[in-house]
Amino acid sequence: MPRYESEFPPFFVTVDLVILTIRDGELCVLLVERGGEPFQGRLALPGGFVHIDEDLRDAAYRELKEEAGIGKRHVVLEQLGTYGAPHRDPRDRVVTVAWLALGSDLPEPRAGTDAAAAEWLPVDRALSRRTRLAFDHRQILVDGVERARAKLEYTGYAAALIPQPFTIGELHAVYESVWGQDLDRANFQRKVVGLPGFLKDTGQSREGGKGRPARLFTADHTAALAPPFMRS
Amino acid sequence: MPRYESEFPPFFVTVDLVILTIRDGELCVLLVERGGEPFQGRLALPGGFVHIDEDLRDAAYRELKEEAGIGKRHVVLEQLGTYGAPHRDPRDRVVTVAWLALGSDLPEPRAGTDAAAAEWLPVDRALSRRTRLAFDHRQILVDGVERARAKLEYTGYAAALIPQPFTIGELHAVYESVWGQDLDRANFQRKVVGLPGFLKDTGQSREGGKGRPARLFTADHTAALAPPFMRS
DNA sequence: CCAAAAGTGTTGCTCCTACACCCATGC
DNA sequence: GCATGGGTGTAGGAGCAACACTTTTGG
Repeated sequence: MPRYESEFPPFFVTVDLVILTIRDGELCVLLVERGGEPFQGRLALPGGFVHIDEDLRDAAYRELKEEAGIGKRHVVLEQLGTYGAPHRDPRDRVVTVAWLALGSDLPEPRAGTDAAAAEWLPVDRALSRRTRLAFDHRQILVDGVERARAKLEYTGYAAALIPQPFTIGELHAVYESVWGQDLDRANFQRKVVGLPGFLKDTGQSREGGKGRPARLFTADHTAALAPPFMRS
Repeated sequence: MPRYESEFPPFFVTVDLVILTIRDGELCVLLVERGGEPFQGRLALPGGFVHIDEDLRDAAYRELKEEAGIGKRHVVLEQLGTYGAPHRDPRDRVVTVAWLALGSDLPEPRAGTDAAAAEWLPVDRALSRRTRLAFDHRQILVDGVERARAKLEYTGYAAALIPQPFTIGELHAVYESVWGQDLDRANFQRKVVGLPGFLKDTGQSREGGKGRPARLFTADHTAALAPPFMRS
């Protein structure tokens, strides 16, 4: 029998996911339309209740699979923060642990999900005035995007946003999409290949495109980038 | 009546605090001795249950006051992460939101606290093999210290660890204590005064010590440091 | 005077920026 | 050949590490 129950209040604990990927050169987030109250009909981050014997990270992976059809091998997952304002859910006391997931080549939302209506939305649009998200999900999304932007500076996270192997040009496009800013192509090339422990040359090339074939690399997205890339 | 109760399990939610300060030139953390089960007699991070109508940050501030006698104006508080492995508390399902607090001139633990035995322990000692902390608090402490170290690189957090106003020498000592590494005094001086928007010269000097009097500065600990300080 | 701590100068090197330029492919 | 994207060269400058030096106080 729980020892604390008489004395302390029970909470509901959920996980919510900020799932980011690049589609058509734009940074996009997966949103689902809520089928029930509260906030019925509004767009929300995918997520759900944590099970009683489940680790928080496992709950995030489970929701990733259930709501988005994405397996754990296709994303990098990191804890973003926990949101627990007393009335963030108008009906109960719900504390949510938000997670940031970065992936590439993620499936069109549909296969075997609860959420009937799920869609990839460019983050600019998801954060525009006209889009009203459920709960405090706008804030969570803002925090997630900012975290992703910051992490590109000093980790190899960008590599999680494109299928491997990739060309330097593709990696360059990821940085420009996420940061929304132009970066000198030539200097980018030198800098990124010179970073110790980040890229691994496969020896292959991408044939068949326009122009000179590009070398293909794989990358370790857990690598620390030193010195960091700067946005400015 | 809660809508979700029949369907989803209740959790207990706590906050735990990694409170860091500099004492005698060493980075120290506040630990309390547990008075009851579980883990009776072991050292633990201060913390406690979140109230039913309380924001998570407010709960952290309340525990800071109750367990350590520290008011919110004396620290900088930021969310560190949430820990919720199923059996981290052997008796109930408890999810804890950990917070990192940095302060200066913090009181000796005693005044009006529940925790009879609280003490400042150098971080090195708190993380040594011989010290066994309750729950998963060792991991939380490790994460907190690493976060603090990282944040000194690109924010003005160091200023939160010394009383204001302070001299460059004192700030220098903070960096060396937290990073456990020597930094060239002369280069430190130039770099830190040159960072835009970080230090503000008060026009005063610290008299009465040995050697030439040092200028006194105040700082904005929320400042972003660009370019960042590097540890290497 | 000397010791001690604050603060400045200087030098050589590294890295970055802003280009210009060459390379390898498809058509 | 030309267009297109990949990749390298280079000159100038900004910033940094290392260390010598000067300044201002107390005794």
